[in-house]
Amino acid sequence: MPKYDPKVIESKWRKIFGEKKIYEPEIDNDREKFFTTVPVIYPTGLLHLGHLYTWTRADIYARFMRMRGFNVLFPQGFHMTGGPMVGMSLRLKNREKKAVDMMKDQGVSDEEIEKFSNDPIALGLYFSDTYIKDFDAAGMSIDWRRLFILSQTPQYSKFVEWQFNTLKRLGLIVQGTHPVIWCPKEDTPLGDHDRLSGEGESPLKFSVIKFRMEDYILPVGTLRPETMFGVANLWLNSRIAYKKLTLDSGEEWIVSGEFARKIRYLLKTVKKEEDFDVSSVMGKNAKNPLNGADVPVFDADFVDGDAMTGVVMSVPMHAPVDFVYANRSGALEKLGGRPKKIIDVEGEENLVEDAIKRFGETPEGLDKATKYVYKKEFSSGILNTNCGKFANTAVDKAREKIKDLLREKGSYEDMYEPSGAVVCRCGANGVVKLLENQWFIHYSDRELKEKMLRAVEEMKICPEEVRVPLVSAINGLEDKAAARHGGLGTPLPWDKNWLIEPLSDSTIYMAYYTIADTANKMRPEELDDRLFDYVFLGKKDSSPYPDEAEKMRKEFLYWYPVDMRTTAKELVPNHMVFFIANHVAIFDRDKWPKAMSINGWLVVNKQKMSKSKGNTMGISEAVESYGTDSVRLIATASDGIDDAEWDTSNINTVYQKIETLMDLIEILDDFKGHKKLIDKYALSKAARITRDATEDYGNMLLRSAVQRTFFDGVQLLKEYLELGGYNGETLRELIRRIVRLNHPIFPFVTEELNSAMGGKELLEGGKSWPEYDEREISRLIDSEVEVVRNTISDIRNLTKILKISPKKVRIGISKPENFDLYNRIVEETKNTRNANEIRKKIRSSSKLADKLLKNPNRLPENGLDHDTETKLFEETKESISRIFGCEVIVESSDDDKAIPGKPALTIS
RNA sequence: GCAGGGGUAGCGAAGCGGUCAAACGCGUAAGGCUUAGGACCUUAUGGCUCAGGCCUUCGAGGGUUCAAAUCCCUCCUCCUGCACCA
Repeated sequence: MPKYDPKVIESKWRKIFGEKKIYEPEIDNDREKFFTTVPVIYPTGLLHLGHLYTWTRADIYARFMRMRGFNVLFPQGFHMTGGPMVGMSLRLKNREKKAVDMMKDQGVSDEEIEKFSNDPIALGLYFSDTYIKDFDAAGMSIDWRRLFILSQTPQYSKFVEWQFNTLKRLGLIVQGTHPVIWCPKEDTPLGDHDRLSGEGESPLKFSVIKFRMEDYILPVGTLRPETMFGVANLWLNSRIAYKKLTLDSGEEWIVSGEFARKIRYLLKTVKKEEDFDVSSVMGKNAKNPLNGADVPVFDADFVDGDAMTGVVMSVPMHAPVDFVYANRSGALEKLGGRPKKIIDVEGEENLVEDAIKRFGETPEGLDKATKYVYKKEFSSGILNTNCGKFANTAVDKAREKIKDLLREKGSYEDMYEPSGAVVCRCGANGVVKLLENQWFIHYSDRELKEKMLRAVEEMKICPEEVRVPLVSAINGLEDKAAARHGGLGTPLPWDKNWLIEPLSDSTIYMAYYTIADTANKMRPEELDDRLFDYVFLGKKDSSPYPDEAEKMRKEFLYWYPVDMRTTAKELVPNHMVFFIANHVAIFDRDKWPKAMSINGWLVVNKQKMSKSKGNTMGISEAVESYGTDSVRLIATASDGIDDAEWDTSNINTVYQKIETLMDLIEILDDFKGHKKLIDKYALSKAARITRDATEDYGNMLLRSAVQRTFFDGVQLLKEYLELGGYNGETLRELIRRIVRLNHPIFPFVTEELNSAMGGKELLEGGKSWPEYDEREISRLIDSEVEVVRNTISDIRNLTKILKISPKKVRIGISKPENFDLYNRIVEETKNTRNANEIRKKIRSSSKLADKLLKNPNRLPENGLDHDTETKLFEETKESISRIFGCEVIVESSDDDKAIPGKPALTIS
C-alpha cells in the first residue's frame, strides 16, 4: 500500500480550495492585485496535454504570486470567431471520414455528430464544457465566473463594437484593396487549411513595366526594375499561346494566355481578348520607357507562360539566365556584342560570368547563380555611370526611385501572383485576387508603432530572447484586414456586411474579464459605447448611467492592466503583436500590458502533440494515471521557447521523493541532535535555494525552479542526514522550505504535507512564500562541505585502487599557515591569474605555492578556513566511519599531500 | 527572398569568460534489497592510468585573451516564422 495516494489527497484539498473561493477574487484595496491571462481557446476537440503545458505554466505563476500575497485574478474564456468550428461542422456535414473518426475517437456519439454537422455553435459548446472540467482536473486556479465566449456572448459583442468604433474614432480604421490567394472556381479566399498544396504561399508583388511597340504594349514582368538601364532585348516564347487584351483604359496588352486569365482578378477589366501570334513581333523593336532605347524582341523557349506576364526583359550582364541564353541563341551577335554593365559591386568584375562558372549551366545551377547575383547586387550593388541621373545610387534605393519615375510616366503597375503554386481542395489552381473596399486596422501607423515599441521596451518578457522577434514583428507590421465575409463573428458596427475577423476581435478582451461577472448579467443593449467609454476610458457626461457603471469602472481600475500574458510561441508574431497594438492605441499608458511569458510546444518523440498526429493524451486519462500534481510537472519540461519533451519517467522519482518527505515528517520529533556546522550548511543551502528559486519562478524558469526546489531540495535533506545532521528544528525548517517552494507546482500534495507538519494556515491562502536572510548564505561552509564530500569520494577511490577494506582512515588537515597562504593566493586571483605575477605578489616559494600555481585557472573563487575544516571533519567523522565501516581519525598533518581543501589520506 | 534561433557525453538538457570532463534527468553496467521480477538504494559511465594523476574534447577553421563551450570573423549544417490563417 503506497503511502502517497494522489487521488485521496487531491480530492480533499480540491474541495477545501473550492469552499474558500480562493480562485474567485474580489477587489481588495489592501492587497496588490495580479492579473494573469492565457489566450482564449477554440473548442473544436478535446483538450490534451499539449494544451495543458501553457496553462499549467500560467497557473504555477498565479499560485506563486498568490503565495507572495497578491490578489490574483486568472480568468479564461473561449473563442468561437472565424472558421475553425464552421469548418469542422462542414466537414462533419460532408461526412468526411477523417473528421467523423476524430469525433468518434473523442467519444462523441453519432447523435451529437449529427447535431454538430448542422450547428457549429453546439459543437463549440459541447467541447467548451469538457474544457472547464479538464482545466479543473488539471488544477487550474481559474475564476470561471468571468467566462465568456468571443462572438457568442452578446454582451461581449457589444464590447467588440465599442473597440472598433473607438479604433475608427482614432483614425485607425482604413479602407482599401488587399491581395489574397483566391480560388477562382469556388470564388473564395484560399486559406492555408483549404489548400491541397502550396501551404504558406502568399501573394507576391511584382512590377509590370510597359514597353510600347506600335499600337500595343508589351508588359514586362520583373522583380528588378533597377536593371532597366541594362535591358538588351525582350524575350517572348513562340511555343506558348499569347493573347491581346484590350483594357478599359484603351491599352492593348500582349500577355501569355495564363496571365490573360489571371489579370481579371487584379482589378483589371478586359474589354476584349483575342489570340495573338507573337512571331509577328519577333525581331521588331520595343521602346524602353525609362530611357527611350529601342530593344528588339527575340524568341526564347525558357519563358514560362505561367510566371508573371509571359513577357520578359533580358539583362544579360546582370542575370545569368539571360546571359547564357543570349549567348546560345546568338542574340548577343545580333545586338552587336555585349551590352554594358550598369551595376557595380565592389571586388566583382564579372559577377554574372563568375556565378555561372561557379554554379554551372544546368537549370538548377542557373537558378542558384541567379539567386547569388540578385543577392549580391541588392545588398551591395551601386548603379554606375551608364544609368544617367541614377548613377551612384544604391540598388535598393534606385529600385524605388525608378518605380516612381516609371509610374509618373504611366509605364508602371504593381501586379501580384502566388509566391508558389497553390492548389485548392477543389483542384483548381489558386490565383491572387485584389479585394476591394476591405476594412483594415491601420497597424502600419507610425505613431502607433512607436507606442508599441515603447510598450515592449517597458515590458518584462520571459524569456528575454523573444524580445528580438517581437520587435522585428512590430517593425514589419502592415495594415491588417480586419473583416471578412464567411465564418462566425461580430458584424462590423458601421458596415454589417462584414464580420470582424478572429485575430482582430481578440486583442483587448482581457479588459472585459475585469467586468465580465457584472456585465454578463446586464442586458446587452445597456452596454453601449457611452458606458464603455466611461468604464474603460473614464469619459463621462452628465446623462445618467446604468447602476452598474461605477462598479465596473472600479473593477477595471483595480484589475487592469494585464500583469502577465502566457502563451505559446506561435502567437508571438501575430496575436501578441495585435494585443499590444490595440492596447497602446486604445488605453492609457498605465493600462498597457506589463509582462508576457512565451513557451514552446509539448512534443512526443520530437513531434508536436496534436490530434491529427494521434500522439496526444487526454487530461482525465493523464490525471487518472499519475495524479494532478505529477501531471503538472509538464510545465517544468523546458525553459525558454524550445519544445519540451513529455517524459513520464521522472514521475516515479517524484512519487519516491514525496514519500521520503512524508516519512521524515512522521518521525520529525525523533530528531533530537544538537546544531552543528552541518546544520549551518543545510540552512545556508536552503536559503540559497529559496533565493534562486524565487528568482526562477519570477522569470518563469520553471524547469530550473523545480530542479532547485524539489530535486536539489530533497537531495539536501538526504545529504544533511548522511553527514550526521540530527537536529529536528533544522530538519523541520528544511522541509518547510521545500514544501512551500514546491507548492505552485504541486499544490495539493504540498498542502497535505504542510498540514501534516502541523501547518494551520493554507499555503494557498497567501503570504506563505518563504523568506530568506542573505546572511544565512555562507560560501565558506558550502565550500568546506564540498571538501568533505570530495574527501569521501577520494577515500572510496583509494580503497578501490588498493583493493582493501579499510580498518583505519587518517584524515590529515593541512597546517593553519598553509590555509593563510592558500587564501592569499585565492585572493590574488581576483586581480590576475598569471602565475608569475601571483608568485611575485605573495613572495613564497613553498611547495604548496608551486602546486597551487601550477594551474591558477583551477583555483576556486573563495577561500577556506583551517578551523572550520577541522571542526567539520571532526563532526562528520562518525558519518564517514559509518560509510566505510572503519575507524576515522582527524588530525593535523605536516605532509606535503595535505593541502587546504584536500586533506592527506592515510588508509590502512 | 526577409527575419530569428540552434549544433555540448548514448539521448534530453544545463553552463554563456576563470572552482568545467561538463549540473540534472533518462539510458547503460555492477553491487545491495527481494522467493523472483519491478520499484527502490549505492556506485560507475570521454580516453589512458591506477595513491588521489595525466591527456583530449563542446559542428569545422581562424582570431582576441594570462585564460574561450562561452567574445569576434569565415564556413558547414539543422530548425522556426512570414499575415487575413488560427
